[in-house]
Amino acid sequence: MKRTLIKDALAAMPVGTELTVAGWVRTVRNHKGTHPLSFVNLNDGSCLATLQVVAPAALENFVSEVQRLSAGCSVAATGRLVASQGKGQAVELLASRLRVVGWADAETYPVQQKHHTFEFLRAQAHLRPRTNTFGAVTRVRNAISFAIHEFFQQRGFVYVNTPIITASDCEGAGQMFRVSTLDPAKLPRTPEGNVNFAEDFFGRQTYLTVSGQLEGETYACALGNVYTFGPTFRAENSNTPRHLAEFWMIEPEMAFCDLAGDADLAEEFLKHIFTAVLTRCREDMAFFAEHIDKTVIDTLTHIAASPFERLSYTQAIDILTRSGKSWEYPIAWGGDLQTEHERYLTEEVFNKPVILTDYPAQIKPFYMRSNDDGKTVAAMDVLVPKIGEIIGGSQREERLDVLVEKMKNSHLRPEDYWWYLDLRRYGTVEHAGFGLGLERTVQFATGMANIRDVIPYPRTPGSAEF
RNA sequence: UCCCCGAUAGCUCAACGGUAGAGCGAUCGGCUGUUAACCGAUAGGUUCUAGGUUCAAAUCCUAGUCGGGGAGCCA
Repeated sequence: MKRTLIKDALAAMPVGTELTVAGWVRTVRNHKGTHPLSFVNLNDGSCLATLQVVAPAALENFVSEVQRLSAGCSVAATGRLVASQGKGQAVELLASRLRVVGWADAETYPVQQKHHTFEFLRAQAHLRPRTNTFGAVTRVRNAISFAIHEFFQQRGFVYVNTPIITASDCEGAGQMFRVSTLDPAKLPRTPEGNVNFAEDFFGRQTYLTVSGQLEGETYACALGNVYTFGPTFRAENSNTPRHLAEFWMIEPEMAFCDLAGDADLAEEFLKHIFTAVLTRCREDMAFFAEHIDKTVIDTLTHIAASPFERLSYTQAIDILTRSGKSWEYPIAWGGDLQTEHERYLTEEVFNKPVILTDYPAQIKPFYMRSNDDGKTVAAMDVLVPKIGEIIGGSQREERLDVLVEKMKNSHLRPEDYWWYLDLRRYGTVEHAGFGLGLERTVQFATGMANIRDVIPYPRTPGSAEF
């Protein structure tokens, strides 16, 4: 079957064109009686809009099939594009043939011709892409993914696939999922009674990666500028609208680059993504602005046009201290900024993305480069309104002796990271990078309130259906 | 993991100690072009689970399960 995408039919085809479209029925309006006629709105996922198929009584299967159609049925319709007699659409398809490809029992099909809550649709995750919202989210997510590759490829960055299974049990970020083929009912034991992981698949303990950064650094220190784009796993028991146990992360890493260059790239990067969404997903973005969050288009436009605010952690503490606001968590130099502090800065003080830099060393991981003041490290967080931290990055510690010292202070064994330290032994260079959460970016771009609704099959504590 | 809130028809909700209701959806019928169509009728519920209080529990109490929001952790 040669089919025309509904997107193309609506955008480019002149009235009179003969074509075939195929998709899933969204709504049906039947007229029975003496002058029967059916209106079938079809969606094929190529765009948000549906194509109205007008089915005249002359169709040979009109009574036997067409008038029995309901939401969810798949059909292929052949006919001529005509100017619509009704309001609500410029053109419609006057069907000369309407083939029912697959029925959907109206009594049991879960996606009704009505509004559903996102909570309900999460339990129908296999069918929710057939709704307006999830179709739009999926197309925007796709556009963002493409824009990410485009941004890096245009700048000569090399796409690197870092391992998903890792043996480093402490990459400095969160709890990890164990990967094992051992039979939990018959665990092999060492003479001391511990589990003998030497008998496991890899001959040692292994986990799902929480970050490709360390491996990314090794390729940056050879290829120059690289980026990763892959799944990431965190076994934290986080139950919030901003956390997933499995999510996608983008991690660029640049050799011969300091923290300022890192921040420059992060800002350019986000602007590229949001500009791409605004120009390439107009229909879907208009939908989000109308039904999900009235401010999304204005917000993205504003971000794409204005420079990000940059200030140090120390300056931020100063602003927060002098704000005169009463905080649930007290402000003190050396402590982590709380959600309320970050939101105040990005939403109320500056009302745009804020890049915070140079955090106290004690609240940041070992690999971040120590500043000359002896108290802070070359870290940066990019904060955006509503979501909070969307990017976290740093300049990496490239001095061997300093790095070894920092590892020891973090109770890490340098010999476990021999290959990471080799980068500093042989031709070390200053380098920097950051991590961007794909789902948080999609959330921010669409205005969707819950991260579980911007990934096809969310994995969260206690939930891995589908 | 902590703190709140919730669970009643397929869906969204009402009933707040006295025999369980609406809208939408579904089914059947009607309607000369509709727009989540409209009009009429019909069907549909061990009120999340297990205990308890009471003459009487959807309603009050206890525990659990699941869901949502906030916090922490972070992307």
